[in-house]
Amino acid sequence: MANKKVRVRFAPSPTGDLHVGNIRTALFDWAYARHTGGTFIFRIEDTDTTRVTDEYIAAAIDTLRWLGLQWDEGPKVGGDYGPYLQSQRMDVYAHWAQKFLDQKDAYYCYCTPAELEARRDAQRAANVAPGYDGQCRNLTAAQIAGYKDEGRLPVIRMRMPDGETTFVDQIRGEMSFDHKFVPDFVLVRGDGSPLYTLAVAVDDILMKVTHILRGEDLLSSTPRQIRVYQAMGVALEDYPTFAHLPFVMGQDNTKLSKRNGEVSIAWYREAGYLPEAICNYLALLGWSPGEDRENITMQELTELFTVERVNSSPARFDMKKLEAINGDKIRALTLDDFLERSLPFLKTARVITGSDEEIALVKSALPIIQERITRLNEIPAMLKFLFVKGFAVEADSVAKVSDAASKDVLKRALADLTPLTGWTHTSIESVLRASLIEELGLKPRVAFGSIRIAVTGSTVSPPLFESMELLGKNACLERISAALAL
RNA sequence: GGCCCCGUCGUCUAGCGGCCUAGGACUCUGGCUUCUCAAGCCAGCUACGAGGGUUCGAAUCCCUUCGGGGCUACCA
Repeated sequence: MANKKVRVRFAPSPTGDLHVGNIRTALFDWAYARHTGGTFIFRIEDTDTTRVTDEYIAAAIDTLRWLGLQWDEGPKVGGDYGPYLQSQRMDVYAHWAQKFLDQKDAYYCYCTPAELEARRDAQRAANVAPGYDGQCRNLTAAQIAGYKDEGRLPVIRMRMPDGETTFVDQIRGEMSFDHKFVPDFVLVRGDGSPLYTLAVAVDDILMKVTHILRGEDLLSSTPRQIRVYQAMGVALEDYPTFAHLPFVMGQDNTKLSKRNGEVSIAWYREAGYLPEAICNYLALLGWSPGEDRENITMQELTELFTVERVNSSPARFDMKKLEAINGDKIRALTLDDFLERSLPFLKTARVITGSDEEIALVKSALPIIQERITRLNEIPAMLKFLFVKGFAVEADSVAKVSDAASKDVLKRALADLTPLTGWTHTSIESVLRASLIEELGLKPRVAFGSIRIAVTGSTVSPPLFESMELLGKNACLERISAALAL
């Protein structure tokens, strides 16, 4: 395995939107492939047709693309080892299942789910490790004929020989499982469809996967995959290398799930998180670049990522830290990039329709809000005052501009601003400072606070003078006059 | 229940026998700055789960214990 080109795969079962845990795995798979100059394979594990849907598959493809985790082989891009949807590889699995049957590595099992359940209950009651008891391992022709007459549909079950399976996990070291606790497992359902246990192992071998980085929930199923490799006649040196990644857990220490915080990546996308921020944060969950580094680019991630630096202990997902990183990434954006990413949010919120004039104004306004937001979806609320048609002061703030002191400020501002010719934030500021602060002796926060509410409609806004410049003289004076009438 | 994995500040982590009176980041608290809000800067709080060993010396190695998690499907 040492000299082979690295081939890693991300193989989700799209039974829902890809979530945080899935993506962390995909990210590590991708980073490892890129780091080693290997191939990143994307495979869809849709053998459970009752749970996987086309919509989820399409969403998974979309999500991976959005995150920038481009795959070298897989859906949409093809490759030499396809198809990459397991539902299109049924003949492959049927072929191997039959071969295992012929080799006596596997056998037909006629036990019904109800019977198995009953026996497992009995095992549990007797304090014996529950698992298949091998009842159908050596059926006689007469017994088989009897079952067939009953119309029972057999599953194909893999025979686990006595002994143990040992393998080296790249993250956890040497792992050993006694087969006493790895019962014979089902490869093919009664209806003839393959299970994950068969498909995953067959595909990893056929697709020449060299490294399997996946969640630790699959750790204890590894002996079963290795059993399939053996039955396929794969040489020991051709087995993939395993690395079981630690879990990403929710706040309350349980595995991250729908009921436990936001897990769907689609949600983060709509909330205005940058893909590179999500990747950066997720990379820090179970891995560390060391040297007290945290804020890294995708490029740096591929350069620095090694499995040796992956942790073995689970990590809690922390939204606060994701937000902090997201804010950092937003502040690091170039103006053009920031603009491009902002537009969809402004359009969705109906703040702008997308005209050239609007876009130009947005572009000139973005610099003053860039360091004030932590998510892109905060942009519409911050820039709304520049575009809104029927402007009105927020209900909560009306009282704060309608008192006598505020009226005085507004009157004075209106009078001094009206003759102003060069409408720039510096000229506006010097006029206002001269009249309100120096002449009237008002506190800046008091004086400017009133104008802020009158002009932007809120007590919180981007810097006032820049905002006024962007809004334009006419609109500013109109709004100040309107506030005077409140 | 059985098998397996994991255990450093609230959280993510650095640490791989002496550099650790344990470092960084997020959060939180206080301060500076200040036209609001942010951003930025400074300061502070807080951790090696417990108990035994091994060693001149342990967060680092071993054992036990406790705690958390996973698996135990004709899910993946």
